[in-house]
Amino acid sequence: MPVFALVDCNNFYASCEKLFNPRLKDRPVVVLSNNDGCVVARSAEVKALGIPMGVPWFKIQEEAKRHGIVAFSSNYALYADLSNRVVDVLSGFAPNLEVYSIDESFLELSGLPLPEGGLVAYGAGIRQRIADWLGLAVCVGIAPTKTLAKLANHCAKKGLAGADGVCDFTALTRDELTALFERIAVGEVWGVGRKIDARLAAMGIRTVRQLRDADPETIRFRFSVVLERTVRELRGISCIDLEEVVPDRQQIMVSRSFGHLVTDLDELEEAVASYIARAAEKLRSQNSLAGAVQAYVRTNIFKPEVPQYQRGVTVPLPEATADTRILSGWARRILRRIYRPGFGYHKAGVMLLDLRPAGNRQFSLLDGQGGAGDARSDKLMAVLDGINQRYGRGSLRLAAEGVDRSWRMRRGNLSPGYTTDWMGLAVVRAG
DNA sequence: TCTGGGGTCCTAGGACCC
DNA sequence: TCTGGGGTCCTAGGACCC
Repeated sequence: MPVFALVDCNNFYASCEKLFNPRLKDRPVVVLSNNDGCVVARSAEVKALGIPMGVPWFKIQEEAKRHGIVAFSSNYALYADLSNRVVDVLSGFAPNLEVYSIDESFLELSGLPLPEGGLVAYGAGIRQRIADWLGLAVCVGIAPTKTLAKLANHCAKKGLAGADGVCDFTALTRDELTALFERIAVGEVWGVGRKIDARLAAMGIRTVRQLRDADPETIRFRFSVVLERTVRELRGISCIDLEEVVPDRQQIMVSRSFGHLVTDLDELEEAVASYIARAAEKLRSQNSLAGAVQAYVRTNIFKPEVPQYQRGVTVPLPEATADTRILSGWARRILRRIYRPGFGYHKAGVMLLDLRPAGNRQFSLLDGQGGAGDARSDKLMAVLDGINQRYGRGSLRLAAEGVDRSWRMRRGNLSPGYTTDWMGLAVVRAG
């Protein structure tokens, strides 16, 4: 029988911000989404105030002021770096590990030599080491399926089933599990979102226990094979394997809301050019080529009172490529086709589709020889990526991406790159 | 004034094939 | 009453996750 652990960092982004700023200890801290739009992470103090996840920041200004909430813009460089360190520590605990998201990893624990105290002690050891070495708090859920491990993690966080940061379902009897599942809302289950929650409620299924004991065939018929699999996983039958190798992306998207409304085609072109450059960089980092490009623009959908317009177009490319110059040309061509003057644009995006490994390049019947041209392009892109890796993203870019770039997103309170930038090192003053 | 940015998978339906 | 029987591929839309 497999044993999975799900290790999840508590209030991850907010914890990262507190880590290098001791003055923030015990203070309410939130981290905002791009453009300082919504609250995407809350410290324990903020959760205690009842401020919900995802609320637009501007809507809680007064409350924030009243409680002295400190808000940070998203500092992904910092969070990604700390996330890598967490994974480094975890890989010392289990050879088989899946990095599920920036703050969660699944570990396969079956067959490992366990300390006295068994799996719970093992989980406690993980918690202790991450606290000691990184200063971050994590919770650990342990169970025979990934869905149950997620649920056990929820219990660990809420202190259910007597858990203190670690919850091990394999140590509970069937009756104890049933009693526990009776107290947990079905919406907490991995794979049950808002819509399915509502439909389940209409069928009278409100608790985890009820979903576990529902008939899998009926669930498949009324919903899908996905939710049927969830039911089986809740019963302890492992249906979802550990995915240790990250599969190549099938599509790559880059989109941003603008710092202010954009009306000008020139400005939109700059934005689209810089998004496609970033997308192409991601494309090359997984060693793929794109066979199609999409670009889209839209006005502010939150303001129905202003004239609305949105449009996106996808074009298949004559020959798959990872060359920023070519992709940029197509994206801007699309943009010029879909652009309508007289609107205030709020957001634009690009997508690379029909991705394939760079190894099996298909040459165009008409002119592609796959010879000198492609080799020169590969070399040039390698130089571009090398320079940007060394000197920072965007150090070397196409002129089309613009210079002052006034459309860029707002990041009103960005913390330093404490671990990724020499100039961002934390300073300790004596006395 | 101010409302994120990525991804995946599944299903249904239509076009088309023999 | 009966109206062939398989398939594939593509797209759009909807659900989910963090």
